[in-house]
Amino acid sequence: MRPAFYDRPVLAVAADLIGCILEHDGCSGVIVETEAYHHSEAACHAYVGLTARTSTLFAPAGIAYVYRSYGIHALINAVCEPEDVGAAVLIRALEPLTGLDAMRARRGLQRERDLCSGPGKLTQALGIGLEHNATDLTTGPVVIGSRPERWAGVQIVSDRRIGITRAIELPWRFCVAGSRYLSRPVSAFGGTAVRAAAVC
DNA sequence: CATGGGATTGACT
DNA sequence: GTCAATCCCATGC
Repeated sequence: MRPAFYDRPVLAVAADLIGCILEHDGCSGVIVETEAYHHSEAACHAYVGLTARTSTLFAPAGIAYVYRSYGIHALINAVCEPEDVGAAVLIRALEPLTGLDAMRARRGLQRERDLCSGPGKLTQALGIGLEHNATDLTTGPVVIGSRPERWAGVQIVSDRRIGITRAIELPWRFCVAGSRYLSRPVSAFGGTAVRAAAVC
């Protein structure tokens, strides 16, 4: 994906990243769940403005924002919109595609459904860590590639975001309808169909 | 400088 | 269903 892909409204990018490929170190998977964050709403780290922690969120479009969550997990986002806007798409779940054996070794378990079905799980499975913060997703080592043909017309639904305490009303979570690889099922609130993702 | 709160996960009741 | 692990950093005194 080129930088211009990310230099658009974060909600559009979050929907369009569904079906695209996240790849690192020989492992890859199809993105089946994303969430959008924007500095205008309180759940976004950039809501507090520009600080040492949030500086990556104000980086150019296409840069990776990787941060530590709950002191344990690394979560990866794709920075979006112009540099004066703090916005990013959190990658929350993948359907494993290649490098399954390496994923199983890193995760310490066998079940394919459990390898990448959560934002902390997929970074562990792909070997993505805090050292990848501020790296370029268009050139690697962590890269996002365009959708395979068979994912072109995938059905997408929106839902409320997971695990946040503020701005919980916004339907800014995007999922592949019916996917078995989501971090959690789509809620009763969600299920609203979103237009089929645009061509990447 | 001390404190508290997470964009989570896995183990356990 | 509950709960601890563990660390970065924003905030407040």
